[in-house]
Amino acid sequence: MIHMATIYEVSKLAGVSLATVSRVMNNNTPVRESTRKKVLAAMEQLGYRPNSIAQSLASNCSNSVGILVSELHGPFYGAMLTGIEAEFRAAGKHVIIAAGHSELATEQEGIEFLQSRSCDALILHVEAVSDDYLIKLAQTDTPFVLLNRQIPALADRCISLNNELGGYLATQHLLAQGHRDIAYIAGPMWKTDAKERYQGHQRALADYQLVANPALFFEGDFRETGGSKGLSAILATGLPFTALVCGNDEMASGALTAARELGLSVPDSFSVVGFDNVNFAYYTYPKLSTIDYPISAMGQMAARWVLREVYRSATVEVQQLFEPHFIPRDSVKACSPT
Amino acid sequence: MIHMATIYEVSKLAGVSLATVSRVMNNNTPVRESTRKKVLAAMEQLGYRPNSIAQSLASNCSNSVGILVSELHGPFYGAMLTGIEAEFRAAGKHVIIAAGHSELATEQEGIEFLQSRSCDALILHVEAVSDDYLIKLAQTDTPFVLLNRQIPALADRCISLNNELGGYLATQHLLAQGHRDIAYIAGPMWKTDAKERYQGHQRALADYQLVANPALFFEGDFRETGGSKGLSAILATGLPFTALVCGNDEMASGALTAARELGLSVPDSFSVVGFDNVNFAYYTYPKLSTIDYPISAMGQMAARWVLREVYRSATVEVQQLFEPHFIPRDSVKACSPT
DNA sequence: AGTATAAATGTAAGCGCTTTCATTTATAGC
DNA sequence: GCTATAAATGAAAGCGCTTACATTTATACT
Repeated sequence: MIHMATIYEVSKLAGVSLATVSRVMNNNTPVRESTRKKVLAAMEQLGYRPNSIAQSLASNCSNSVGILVSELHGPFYGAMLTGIEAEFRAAGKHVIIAAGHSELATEQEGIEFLQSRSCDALILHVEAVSDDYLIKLAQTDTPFVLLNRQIPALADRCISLNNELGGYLATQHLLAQGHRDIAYIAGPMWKTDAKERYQGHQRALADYQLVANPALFFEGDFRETGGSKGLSAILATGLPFTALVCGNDEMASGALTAARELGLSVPDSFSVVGFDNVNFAYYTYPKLSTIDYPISAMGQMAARWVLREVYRSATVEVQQLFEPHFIPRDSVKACSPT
Repeated sequence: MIHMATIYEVSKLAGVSLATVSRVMNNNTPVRESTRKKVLAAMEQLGYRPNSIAQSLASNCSNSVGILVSELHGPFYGAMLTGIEAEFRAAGKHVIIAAGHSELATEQEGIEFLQSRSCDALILHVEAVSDDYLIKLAQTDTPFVLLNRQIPALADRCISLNNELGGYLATQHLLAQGHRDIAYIAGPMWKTDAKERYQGHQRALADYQLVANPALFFEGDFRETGGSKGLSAILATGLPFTALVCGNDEMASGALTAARELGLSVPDSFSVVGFDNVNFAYYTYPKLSTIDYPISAMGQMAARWVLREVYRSATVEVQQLFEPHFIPRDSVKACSPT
């Protein structure tokens, strides 16, 4: 065990008080230049490294932020963590992670676990805990910001995607390519995401004086099986359609596989658009046209919220609603409007 | 700011000393049952939550572990983090993350950043820093374990995959399916991974008294482009082959795309095997047969190493070399040996 | 009851740093 | 040179907890 120099040793070597060493280190009070140089030289000679735990205790600021996400794997969460970590790293704050697995008990426990570390703030991507729980949490002494969760009572601390616009863009692209009979496989309609994406789909149709045909609608589960079942159900109606919008990429992938198994060729038989631009969307055959979701930027913005609200360091405006954009790939082909 | 009760307030309410409250809290010294009950009741009444920063300073143990990975996104790192976080969460240790981006300066800075947090240990997945740097780091007071890095001088703290066996399994599967002319697209041969995987390939061939044909070998870059260029180069030789092994899934994906663009059908024209089982491998067309890499279990094992070596808490044997296994999907088809 | 020993508890110092208030030093103006 | 003021620095207390050693209490044995 190599001995770590303390602030006391630096002060003795530099011939100044502890307080002056602290002032030099934190650069928060004027120090005469000649004194500063003596202190810095002593620090360098001793290889001094401040004990951040002692700093945290004395200053009542841990310089760390807890992040609770549903999972640590998957393109969504990877991008989120990347955005968050990079922003905090640049600001010298440490990021502590925990996974909530979208389970009520695990999420709550995870929040408490992070609180127990005296994190200065939390960034939460949680699904299972109730709005009430979060409203109560907002009354405790732990500041937090929510990612991809909308709670009106906590509006100033919610950062999310404009799902309605994403649904609109997905369908609008098909309409602009001449498609008029557009089938839709939705996520679970109790989920706000799924509902808003479908609303955007409806709005795009309305722009063309069209109405969604309920027979060309299937409520899926946001999983691959929802996509394959949805496509089978829609095909079973015997109704014509030239394009399919899926509420997320995983269901789109399921639909692609099902189509292939039924001897249907995408986009020749019908075009497909997904949502999320998860990384596998690029590897499907055909490569999937989809809606991109700037999750890394959203994570970054959550970090900025914390830097602004808790650390008072950011001066930049925090954007709370993010806009998706359309990623054209190979799964859409134009057709003549009927 | 809601007032947090301190250990002093608990001791007063319970009518015992600070030390006794600490003993009850840490359960590390016998305390009479009646005293314990008084203390626990006082804690509950006051909603007492220990200040972990103060605990860390007083005990010289931060109960946190730093993780430096190359990236925070991607299936590889997501699985690793998941394995690590779950193990530490169960043990009550906090996980602090940082990304090194495989850049020398960023990796070193990341290590120092984590050290500056007084982490009790580090788990490092680093590529750019030299063996010498890590050997010197091992002489400092920060214990660390390496994931997917082999340094003989630090053998007891390296956890990695048996790449040679993975390469063997990939090729052995094809040989067992009757393939004899097997092309190989390798990763960069200065990388240990790439070299060992190719060695496994050679060993599998040797089992069948075969020798790898250098004309059916291409050194790629572990990226998609390496796969497509590799296939083109191999096809350009005009030599017959019935199967292709790629050193990783991304190159395999590139080869699949290139084959399709050349009007070649996999596995009808030739079979393909990848390596890594990244999540997109399931979404290619055809679904890719590949070598699975138990990265989550490896992360978990790294965590166990830390728990055993630093916290003295794990009694389980730590496994350092992990074995891959073969994942059969749709990209391989049997053929008659020539 | 007395003695020896074990168990339980208390006292005090300290972990390494921050920050408030007191003191000293430097500077400007007359 | 003297005075007033600003700048710089030091002394001391404290952040909330741990733990070693001292002291007290309880238990077992005679």
